Amino acid sequence: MARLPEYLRALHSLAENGHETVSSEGLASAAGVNSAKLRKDLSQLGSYGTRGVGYDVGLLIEQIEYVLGLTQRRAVALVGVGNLGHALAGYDGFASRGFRIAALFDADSGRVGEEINGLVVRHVDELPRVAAEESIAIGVIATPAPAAQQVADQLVAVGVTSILNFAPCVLSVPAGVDVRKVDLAIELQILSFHEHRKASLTALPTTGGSALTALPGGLAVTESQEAIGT
Amino acid sequence: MARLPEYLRALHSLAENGHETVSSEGLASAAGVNSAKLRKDLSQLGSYGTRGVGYDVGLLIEQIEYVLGLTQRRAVALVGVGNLGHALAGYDGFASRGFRIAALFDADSGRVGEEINGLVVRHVDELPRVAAEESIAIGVIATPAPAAQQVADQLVAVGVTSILNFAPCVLSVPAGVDVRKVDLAIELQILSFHEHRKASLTALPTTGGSALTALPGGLAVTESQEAIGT
DNA sequence: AGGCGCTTGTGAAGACGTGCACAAATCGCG
DNA sequence: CGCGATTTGTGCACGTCTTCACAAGCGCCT
Repeated sequence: MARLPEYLRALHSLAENGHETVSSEGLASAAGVNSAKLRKDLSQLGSYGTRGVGYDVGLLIEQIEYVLGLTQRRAVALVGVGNLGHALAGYDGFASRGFRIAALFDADSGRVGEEINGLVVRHVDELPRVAAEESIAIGVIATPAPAAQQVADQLVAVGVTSILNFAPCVLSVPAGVDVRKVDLAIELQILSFHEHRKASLTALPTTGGSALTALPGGLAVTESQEAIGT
Repeated sequence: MARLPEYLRALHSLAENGHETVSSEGLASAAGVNSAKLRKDLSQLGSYGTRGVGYDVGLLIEQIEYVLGLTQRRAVALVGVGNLGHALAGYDGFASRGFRIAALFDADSGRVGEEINGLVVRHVDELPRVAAEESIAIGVIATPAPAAQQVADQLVAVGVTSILNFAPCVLSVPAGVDVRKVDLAIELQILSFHEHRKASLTALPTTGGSALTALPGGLAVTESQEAIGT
């Protein structure tokens, strides 16, 4: 379940604050979800809470980390050391949560050789050789969109079966390869949509049932051009 | 609907390639979704295509941009100019998709005054003054987790009602304020989970075993390629 | 030992999202 | 002018996710 990482983060935070046990209510609020949902999620993984007491924080952390496969520190290959890739390479949130950036790649020869956070940027053509040395589990694509598909193909070719894609495009990969996409601009656009919706609602207090009533009269009307033919 | 930005991106890509109309099938594959889903989404916003022909690319772009509130270029305030914030400040994907980074803030006096991409970093205490000048629509938090809640409070205090949070923590905000969260490490953990699941399945083809390794049906894998959040 | 308060785990109902399949509508062509 | 090819818009059914509400279980206090 996609919420487990969020629970894990909340649990680590609780553990740092000295909590040894936590109720579903407490953990749920720390993770920002409903308590019933949390209990159901935890029960799905054969969980270990004690009725009347709650969950053992340490034990639950172990459990979730095992299910997420974080007991082994996975090696990540990052392709594209531009603006975003540079930041990702230096992001300590990866190392602190069970991942190791094992190699950096870029197609621009001007960037090859640069050292970031103790790692030297290599040319993307060296990917097969490096992948043979390190056991790359996850590939991160932080290239411009036009290059992303080719990079994805190269990653798949060297055996990577999980890809995190920051390029604004859809990747086509063979079955069995997981792709997750993060598009920063899309997040902003979703917020913009909500802004627009809120603004429209305050302007037009009458709120209909349909979710997307953000279409103020004008456009909706101009659209329905005389459909009555025959 | 959270998929509209993805459709918009696909449409822009099609427009650049000279397409004037596009069928739901074509647009759906370009956006990586089911065609029926796409048609239902588009019908929701009252937008219309022509039966037998498809959708007019230009018109549809206008429609979606209007619904998303992108007809006005929204001003974004970015708080936290560390590793990630630095990259976000220089990310051209924002400007190219209707957003304008209007101001940069940081609490570290050592960073105040630094110039990034033509913008000077100001101290976060100046937020009220700057917000009075610029009309800030969206706040982006790229600070360490411990500082995030305070920054969120400050943003809300100056009237920001949409926040994009990159800090790994849950923010509590008053009703009416929208928060979207992006946690890069969580994305990796989800991929790690799939890796682990795939490894367990190939290693243990028998369906028996503990609930932890088996993770039967209950943990259905959500469709891989989709924007986070949703 | 027994009762009481607290918390987990779960059954059931409802909301929601998804995808199929088909009618309605439009265009092009003979 | 009519017909067939094509594509949208949508009713319907299905599966998933969410939430409520409550029984079962555990510890503590008397």
